[in-house]
Amino acid sequence: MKVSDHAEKPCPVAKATGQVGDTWTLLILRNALLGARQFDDFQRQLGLTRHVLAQRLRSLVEMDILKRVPARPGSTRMAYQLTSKGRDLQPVILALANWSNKWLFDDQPLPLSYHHKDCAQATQPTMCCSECGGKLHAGNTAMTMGPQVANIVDQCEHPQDAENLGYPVAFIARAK
Amino acid sequence: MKVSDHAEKPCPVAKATGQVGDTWTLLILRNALLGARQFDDFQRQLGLTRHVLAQRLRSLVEMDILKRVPARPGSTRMAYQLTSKGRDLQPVILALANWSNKWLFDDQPLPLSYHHKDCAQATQPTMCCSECGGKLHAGNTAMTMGPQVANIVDQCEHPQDAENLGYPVAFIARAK
DNA sequence: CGAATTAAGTTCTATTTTGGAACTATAATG
DNA sequence: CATTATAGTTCCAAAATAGAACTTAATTCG
Repeated sequence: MKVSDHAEKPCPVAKATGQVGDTWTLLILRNALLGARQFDDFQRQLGLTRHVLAQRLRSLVEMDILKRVPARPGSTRMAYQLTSKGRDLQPVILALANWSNKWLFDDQPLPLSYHHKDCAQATQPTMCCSECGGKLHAGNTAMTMGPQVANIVDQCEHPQDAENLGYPVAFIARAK
Repeated sequence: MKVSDHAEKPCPVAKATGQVGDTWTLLILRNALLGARQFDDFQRQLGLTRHVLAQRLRSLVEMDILKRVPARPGSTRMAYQLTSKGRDLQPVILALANWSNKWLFDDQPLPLSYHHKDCAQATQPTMCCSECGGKLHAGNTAMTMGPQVANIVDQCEHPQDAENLGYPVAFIARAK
């Protein structure tokens, strides 16, 4: 099975990795969030081959994560602009950066960190519950399966048959 | 330049993508977070080739994201267990899933969603400031560069020379 | 106990994807 | 008007992935 086949599975993570889950794409998005706009900006900064860059930008535009617009009004030179959908990926980059700062630098000083403009402090981005505001972590957050996934699971004689969903279902509860 | 060269750049995102930023790795971690433990579990669920799986698991163990332990006490059959460093990647998966649920399913019912055990409600994981608790988004969150990156930037005659950092520095402020 | 099955990889080849470099065509600049 | 910038495309060699078969040892089950 190809990794791209997972984009068709009934799982938000699989679908998301199908769109943005490769390394170049994440780095392209990082640079877009930091202000990169034109083809050659991305190319010089990332040093990836123009061929692969063109391919990635094309698919990001197709997925409506970037928009291809004139670099300046009336020009035919192009710029790539994040859409709302694209800007909404910032938390993914934030989560990666935060994990990295916590675990990958040992005692070294951090090259980059985050700053919250509203409170003017250095911040460590933390996942919180939209409903109660409490902190989320692996211990207090569970996935729940919707009705159609529950149906698929119910129709399997052997629990293993449900594995063509791509993920283990044994510990996933049903949403009410 | 190879994508793996970015892991050496002074950027947390680049370093993180070097460790976990490819699609199979993210899917492996998703399944580990959902309870997958043994080699053949991952292989059957994900359908990736055993060769690639072995390679990815090996490097996840090397990076101390997974730990290779006996599947049951005294056995030589192996299981892969998330370490604290590994469990701490849950927010990354959470962020991807949340973005996906918001943008990739249009009006379709969601196959999987998140539930916060502490408040017993369906939740949309949201990035918040560790200091003031306010919501973080692309508009109110900035990266700041530490002293060593600032030095590199200062020593460049032309702003473009700083681009071998891998990312654009024009809009990044200095940390105080 | 012994045969069949499970588990955790490794090895092989064909196909696909990258990386590196050069090339093209048009647009902007001095 | 000549030079340089921009946004790609094209070509080839090198690397990674997909698919299948193979190995070796450990469990399970009759």
